[in-house]
This record gives sequence, structure tokens and C-alpha cells, in this order.
Amino acid sequence: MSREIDEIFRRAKEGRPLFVNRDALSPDFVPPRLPFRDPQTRAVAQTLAPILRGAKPSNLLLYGKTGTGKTAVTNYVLERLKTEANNPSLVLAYVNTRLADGEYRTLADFARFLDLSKGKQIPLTGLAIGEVVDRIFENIRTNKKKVVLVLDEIDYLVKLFGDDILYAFTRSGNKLAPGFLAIVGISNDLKFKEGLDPRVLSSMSEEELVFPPYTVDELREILKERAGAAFRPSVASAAAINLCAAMAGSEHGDARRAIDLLRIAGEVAEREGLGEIDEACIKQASAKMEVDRVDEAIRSLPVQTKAILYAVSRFDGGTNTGELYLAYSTLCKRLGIETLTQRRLSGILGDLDLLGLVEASVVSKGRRGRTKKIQLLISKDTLTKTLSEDVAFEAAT
DNA sequence: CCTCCACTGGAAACCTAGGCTC
DNA sequence: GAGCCTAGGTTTCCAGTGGAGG
Repeated sequence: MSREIDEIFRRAKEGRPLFVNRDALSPDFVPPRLPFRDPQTRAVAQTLAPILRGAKPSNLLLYGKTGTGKTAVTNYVLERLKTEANNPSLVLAYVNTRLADGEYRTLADFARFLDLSKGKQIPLTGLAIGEVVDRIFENIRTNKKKVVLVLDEIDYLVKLFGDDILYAFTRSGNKLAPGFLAIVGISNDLKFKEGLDPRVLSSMSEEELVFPPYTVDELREILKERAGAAFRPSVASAAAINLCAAMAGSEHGDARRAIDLLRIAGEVAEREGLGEIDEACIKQASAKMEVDRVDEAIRSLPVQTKAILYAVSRFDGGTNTGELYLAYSTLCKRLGIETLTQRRLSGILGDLDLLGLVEASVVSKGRRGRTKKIQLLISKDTLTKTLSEDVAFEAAT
């Protein structure tokens, strides 16, 4: 053991650091320029420019798949706008509705940017949605605030909770004068407009902008630029960058994934004490990303859901609802936790399916009824390892 | 072609933990 | 303190159903 540690330290000492600026490959890094997004950047800037004269800009809707630069372009323009305007009554708010998870918390997150006076703050729970909206509007009106609200992953909000908030926002109009509220919606889903009230839609999409996926060539250029800023010269060879671009971009031209992959490959190379990133590092990084994704997804699950997942993993060739429920009930007794109903288990299985951790599809077995055919989609080892860190699962295994 | 199993999945009601106003 | 609101997770109830075996 101490031998191993010595070896790790020796490598760390000898291997010169590969990174000069790790942040250039971090997910929230806003680069000094955004390649292949000039038209979009210009369009967003043009739409929001009236703010500098104190006028309300049009609402704006941005479409495009994940990692196509929507958020980056928006942040880029907002940052410039902030320095340019230098005006305390200008508020640039950014809320990711998927992370906020729910109408109420979306509003609460938004309210944080407005700096409500004390006594008028938004508590974690307890207020009617309408009351929260009123408080926000009140604040904007009395303080003459000029507000741009960016709603990232707006399709998620609409799909799960409807367009009530958007309705309130878009119709706020003269209620807020002399302040105003302009909305920039960012959507991953090109079809999300279908679920919207036509009045909301026409107001939301005064301006629209589509972000096409990056091509592999474009990804390569982007990576080259970022790598130049992040690594010491000759760490990331053209071949390495090509491979990262190809692996991440082959499916949907997702720049975020490509950049993550390159960063992690760099970390792997550094740990191994290599002078440059080779193919093996990238392969390893790709595998690590997958494990991390799964690990992260499992860790944040409630105990009951973990128990169900564990029960699923006990069946190697897949199972069905009835059989699983039996195994799950026994497990719960052994762990000393509450046992949920079969109806609930069925619902949770649906969630796990959406998360991509489990495949649960309904099949009919004729006379022998209908059930869900359930199969674990992740490696049993990763699951067992992650769960073994959970105190509630000490009694299992 | 019909039956009938073992569930599915919608709907509504209930519970907990928070907060409001009067 | 009463009576009302919220979000989220859960239970209860139940009508509905795909298709192998009759």
C-alpha cells in the first residue's frame, strides 16, 4: 500500500502539470468568443439592445439541442450588456427551470435576483403562486426595475407544470410600468411550442432563434481553441482532439460533452504522469463519464427508489412487477424501512425508466396477464458499489 | 372469436411540513 | 389559534387492456 502511495506521489512530482488554465474547459466558462455562433450572438444582442435606451426589448425564444451553445451565447451577451449598461435598476436574472424543479421554486429563484425588501422575501413554501407573482411584480413596479429573465430549459417547465407562469409574465405588460420584464426562453425541445396557449406563444416568440447542432469539424475547432487556452502546448495533439470531437459529436454535436471529455482525458493523462493525452486516456475518460453519470443519478435518489433499484439488480435475466414487488417487500423488512404499495412501485419504475437506469416496458403474457418487463440498464457493480456507501443499505449485500 | 389474468395507469383523496392572514 | 394556502409524496380505488390459451 505505502508502495502505491509513493508511486502516486512520485508521478505527481515528476509529471509536470498539463493544465495551465483548467477553467477554460469547465462547464460554466464563457470564452472570449464563440466560434460558429456569430449570427446567433448578433441576433440576441440586437434583440436585447433596446435595454440600453431603457426600453423593453422583445421577448426571445432560443431553440436547439443540448450543447449547441444556447446558454453560452445568452450568458455571453448578458455579461456584455451588464458592463455596457452599468445601471443598477437593470436586473439580469437566470433560472434553470429543470434544476429549480417546479413552478414555485422557479419563481423563488427568480425573486432572489430581485433582492426583495425584507418581510417581502419568498419563503421556501407556504405562499400561493399568485401571491409570489404579485410580490415580484410589485417589486419591479415600485423600484422601476428593468428586468431580463432568462428561463433555461423552459420546455421542462411547460411540459410538467403548464404555462401558467408564462401567461402571467407575458401579460404583465403595463402593470409593471415604469419597469418591465422581458423573457428569454431557452428550449431543448423543438416541439415545445405545441403545448402553449396561443396568446402566450405569440407573446413569447416575438423573436425566435434556432441553434443547429455543431458538426464534427466545428467541434474540432472549438476544442482546438479551448485546448490551446487550457493545456500547455503539445499536450493535446490534433489526433487527440479529433478523437474527442468524433466521440462526442458523432450523435448530436454536443459541445458540452466534447469539452467535458477533453477535460477529463487531460485529468487522466495528468494522473498517469503522461506528457500528453493519448487514445487510451480518452477511452478511459469516456468510461469514467458514464460511471459518474450513473453514480450521480443513483446517489441523489430517495431511499425507497434505491431499494427498488437494488431489488431489480437481484434478478439477472430481468423480472416483472409482481415478482419484483415480493423481492422489494422482503428487502424493506430486512432494511427496516417502510414498504410502499405496488401502485407506487409501478410509478417509481416509470421514473427509473425515464432516468435511463432501468428499462420497464409493458408486455402482455396472454392468459397470464399484463405486466412490466423490467431490466437493469446499468452495471450491477457500479450500483452495488454506490449503494454500499449508503448507511441504509448496510444490512443488505 | 372469446376469456380472463395480472397487472397498468388515471383520478382523487390523504398526509406531512411549511406559511399566510385575520 | 383557526382556517386557509402551497408542494410533494403516497395510498386507495378502480376501470381498462393485450394477447396466449382455450
